[in-house]
Amino acid sequence: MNYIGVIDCNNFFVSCERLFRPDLVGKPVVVLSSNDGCVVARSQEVKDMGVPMGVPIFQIKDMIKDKGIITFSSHFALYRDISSRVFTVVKTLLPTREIYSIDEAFFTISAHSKAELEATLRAMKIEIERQVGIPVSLAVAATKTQAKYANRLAKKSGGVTVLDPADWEALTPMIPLQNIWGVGGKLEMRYKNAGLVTVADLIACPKSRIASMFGIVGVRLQAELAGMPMYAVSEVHAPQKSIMSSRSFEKNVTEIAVVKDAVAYHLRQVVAELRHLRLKTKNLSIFLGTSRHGDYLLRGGSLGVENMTPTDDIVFLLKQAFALVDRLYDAEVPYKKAGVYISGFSPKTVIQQSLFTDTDEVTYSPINDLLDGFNARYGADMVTIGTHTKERKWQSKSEQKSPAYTTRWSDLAVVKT
DNA sequence: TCTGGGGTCCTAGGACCC
DNA sequence: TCTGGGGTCCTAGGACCC
Repeated sequence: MNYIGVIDCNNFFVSCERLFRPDLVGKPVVVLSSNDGCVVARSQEVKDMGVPMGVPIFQIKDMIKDKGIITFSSHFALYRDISSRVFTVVKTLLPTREIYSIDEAFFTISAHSKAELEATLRAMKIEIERQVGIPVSLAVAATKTQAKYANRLAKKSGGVTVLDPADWEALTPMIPLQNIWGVGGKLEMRYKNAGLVTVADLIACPKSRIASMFGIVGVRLQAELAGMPMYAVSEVHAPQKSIMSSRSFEKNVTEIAVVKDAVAYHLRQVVAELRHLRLKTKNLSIFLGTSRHGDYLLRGGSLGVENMTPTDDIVFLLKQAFALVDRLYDAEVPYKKAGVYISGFSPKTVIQQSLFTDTDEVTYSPINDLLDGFNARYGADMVTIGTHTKERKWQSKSEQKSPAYTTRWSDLAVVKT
C-alpha cells in the first residue's frame, strides 16, 4: 500500500538551542518570539507544566522564575542552518519528499506490511538523530491531513505512528475536528454550529451540504479525512509568491519619520531577498498596525501600488513606499508595527515591456548594484538608504539570543578535551 | 508596562461593464 | 413617473499554518 507521511522535528527551536548546550537536555527551555514578546517553542518539560503555545511572556514570569525555565530569543539564522542539515539527511532516506516548513516535510512511501513500515520509519528516525542530533517524529496514513494527525500520536508514542485505513476509521469518532490540520478556532465554531464535532461527523455529512456551508475548503477537508488525497506530495518547490518583512515596535510610534525609517528598513530587506532570488516585482504594499489590545485596534491598514513594469530598483520602490506611507499615515494614531509586502514576481532576465510603460518606471539606479556589493561583503543592511533618524527608535529587543554557533566564525562552539 | 513574523489560499464585496 | 441585473475582475481582509 502507498502512504503519505510527515516527518517533523520535535520542539524544533528548543532542540536547536540544545544541540549546542547539551547541559539543557532534560531541563525546561522556551524560545521567545522577536521582541521577546511571547513563547514560540517549548521543551517537553515546559509543555508538561501546562504553558500554552504563544503565551505572552509577562503572563508566565513567575513560573519562569520559580521553575527555573531557561529562555532564549529567536535565532532564525541558526534554525535555518540546522533545518537544512536535517533535510539533507532526509533526502538520502526519502527521495520523494516535499519540504513544508522549517521543521517538517511530507513524503510518500509504500510497504507490504504495517510491521515492515514501522521498522523502516524507526530506522530512519534513529539515523537522522544520529547524524544531526535533532529528535524527529515520523507518521504515515492515507492523506496529508490524516498523516498530520498521526504525527500528533507519534509524539506521544515513541516517535513513529502508522495508521492504515482500518486504524484511522476506528479513530474517527473520537477525534475532535479542532485537532485537525486546517481547522482553526473560527472554523471549529462554524462546524460545531452545524452539528459537526468529530471527524466521523464530517465524513458522514452529505457533500452537497458541506459544499454549500463551507465551500471548497470544506469539501477538500472532507475528502482528505475520508482517505482521498486532495493535496499531492510535490517534490518541486512551488516558486515563492510573495516576500514580506515586518516587525513590531518596542514602543508606540507617532512620528512619521520613524515610521518611514521602519518602512525603509523593511523595504531594504524584501528587495535584498528579491534580488537574491533574481526576481522582479510588480506589487508593492506597506502596512501599519496598531496594538491589538487598545483603542486603536482598527486604525491600522495597508495600501498598495501595482507597477506595469516589474522592478527590483530600491530607489524607485523606496519613493513609492514613502508615498504610500504619506497616504496611509494618520498623525493621531499610535502605531505598533510596520511592514512591507511585495508580490507578482517575474524572473529578472525576462524584460517584460508593457504597452503602457511610463518611461519613468524603467530608470534603474546604479545604487542597487552598489548595495548588493556592500551587503554581500559586510552582511545585510550595513549600508542603509532612506533613513531619516539617527537611532533606530522603532527596533525591537532581542536580549537573550544564543551565539551564532554555525553562521559566524567568532561564535563557533569550542570543543574541550 | 509587556501579546511574533512570514507565508498560502480563499472569499466577500466594490467597481465596472453591458 | 418609471430607475436592472448579471457577469467579471480586483483587492483587502480573513483564516489558517508553522
